[in-house]
Amino acid sequence: MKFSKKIIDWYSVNKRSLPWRETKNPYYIWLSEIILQQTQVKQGLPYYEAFVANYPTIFQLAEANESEVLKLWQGLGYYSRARNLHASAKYVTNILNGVFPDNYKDLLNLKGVGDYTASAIASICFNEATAVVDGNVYRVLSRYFGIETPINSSKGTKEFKLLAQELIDKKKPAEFNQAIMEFGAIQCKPQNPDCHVCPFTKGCIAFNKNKIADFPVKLKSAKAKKKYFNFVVFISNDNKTILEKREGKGIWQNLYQFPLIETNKEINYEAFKNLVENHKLIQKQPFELSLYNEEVIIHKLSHQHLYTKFWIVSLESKITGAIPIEEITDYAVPIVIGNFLESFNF
DNA sequence: AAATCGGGGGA
DNA sequence: TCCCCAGATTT
Repeated sequence: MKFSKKIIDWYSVNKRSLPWRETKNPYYIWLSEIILQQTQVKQGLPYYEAFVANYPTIFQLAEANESEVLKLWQGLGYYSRARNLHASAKYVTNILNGVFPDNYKDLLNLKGVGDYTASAIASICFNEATAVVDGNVYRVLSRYFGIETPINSSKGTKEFKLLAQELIDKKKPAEFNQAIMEFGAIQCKPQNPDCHVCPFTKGCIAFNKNKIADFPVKLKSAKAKKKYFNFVVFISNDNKTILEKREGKGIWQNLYQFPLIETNKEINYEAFKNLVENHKLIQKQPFELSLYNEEVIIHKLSHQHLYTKFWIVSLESKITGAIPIEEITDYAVPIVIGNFLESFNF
């Protein structure tokens, strides 16, 4: 039996029931695909429900403010996805007159839509036979065909896309693409795949060489760098605080944070007190300094480990430009700050 | 080609 | 600890 038929048969029996499988509306499929980039279904599901509820159509998403979209995205990470989602909604609404792109090539013009997402939308919504290659597909194909080319090399990218494109059922591209991803997600898993009930073991090179755990091959990535973040939580005598918008390049772009003082190593109470005395919002007026977390919080991102301290600075005066404490929850903040807000008693 | 961009969860 | 997740974009 052909690979494509076998995987589609498996899918018809084993597929999970998921909300985005009940529609072919390109807006909903696009939304789900962006949310699910580098994100497990379990983590992305509540966000999908929230976005559909808040923005039932792409026009409503286009009319929203970016700050509102980021607030809804808060906690999901990779925030450029949210910014690009919003920008593309405006693009489709205002430039394309509300007509969603209906083919692979045009879909690539949407910000945040690359080869994978364009292939997914084109196949699922418009029956275009273009193969998806996500983390699941890399794993399934590398194991079954015993391919040792690193999946995160440019050679690997081309090789796996070409192979997937040869395998795809050109009459059922939507089913094939979703089938191979679902198979990778719930059966041909990274750890402890369910080979004992797998219909592909007879032809699976990795299985027959007893080398399942050796696939896929991947180049090592650089180790995370350590950074030392000191958030300054001002509290004025009228119960207000300072939040700043993160501008520029790095992480958490356009999200809000307490004023940040980054140091090149962990800093103790006395040293930080000297530092903060010169802060523009202090100006030598009396203040009380306390450290919220005696144990440094290590917030781990893919490429950075943030050694984080929250310093509470209480003032006996008002602060210009400050916001009332109770309004903080209106702002999109990184989850490390969101966690602080939930546990700190202002 | 390599680095960057989050956060959660599993072993 | 390290690795992975319905990847895309920038450097």
